[in-house]
Amino acid sequence: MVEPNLLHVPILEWYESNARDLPWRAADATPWGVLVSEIMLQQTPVARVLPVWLEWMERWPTPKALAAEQPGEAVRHWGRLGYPRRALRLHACARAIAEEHGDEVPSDHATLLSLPGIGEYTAAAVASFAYGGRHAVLDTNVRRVFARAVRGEEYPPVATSAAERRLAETLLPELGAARWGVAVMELGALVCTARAPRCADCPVTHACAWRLAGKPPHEGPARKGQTYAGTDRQCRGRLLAVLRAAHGPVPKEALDAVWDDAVQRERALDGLVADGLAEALDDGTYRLPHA
DNA sequence: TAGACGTGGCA
DNA sequence: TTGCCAAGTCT
Repeated sequence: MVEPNLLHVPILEWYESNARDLPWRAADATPWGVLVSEIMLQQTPVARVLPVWLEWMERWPTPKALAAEQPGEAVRHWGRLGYPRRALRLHACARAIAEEHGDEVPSDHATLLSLPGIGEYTAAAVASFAYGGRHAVLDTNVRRVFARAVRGEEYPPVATSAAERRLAETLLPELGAARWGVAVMELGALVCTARAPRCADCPVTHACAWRLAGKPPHEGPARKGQTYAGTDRQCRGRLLAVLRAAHGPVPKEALDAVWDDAVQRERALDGLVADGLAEALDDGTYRLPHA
């Protein structure tokens, strides 16, 4: 086990002078702003989130403001961030917060976890970053930093393990846990990256088990890559882009035009409807969801 | 628990 | 050019 202070002090000092100036980290950022950023950042790079977050917060500065909209408007303004079900869940989240929590984002981890679209990571992140709570924030960056620095391996396991959770709990400081969490995340995002880590710029390179072991490459089967071209996911994306661009019901022909394979297209469209991302009207047209 | 779920930038 | 990867969640 690495001596905790061998990591804490250097990483916190590094964060002090290297943290990015992100709007959801600003002193005037609200818990709602933090929550919105966390949902948008799931599997999505900061650079792509920034403009959408800024526009979103201007348009819907409170949960109640978003809750007053149709869910389809959330999907429309989600733009091309990807995984549009997140927009739907964020909208449902806003309605739950507005109606059941007095328009205040909950600060309690378990309550956050019960909201749509909020899982273990996001609940910990919001409780920690928005309210200063003491929670282990285990995202892909943190898991990679710990895998390398402590376990001496290039990558963490595919699924988050109990051992990882124990380690994160062990390293969690009594005071300043929130800052520690965001600092480790930032280190993973900027220095201890998945490909081509910048070990020369790393504040804990002297203590890193992976570097000291000679940076052995990941063993075992290659991590499964995501194919995209020709998949239902791509087809769904094309169909939804048509619905987002239109400001009223869309005739079926407009959807047929963006994907050749009719069998796959119908399956994808049915899937969008089943997921609540699209609505089929009685006259055979389609639109973003109203509810 | 493995697989589905978007999108685009970078090496 | 192709494949990897990005602050995960849900079923």
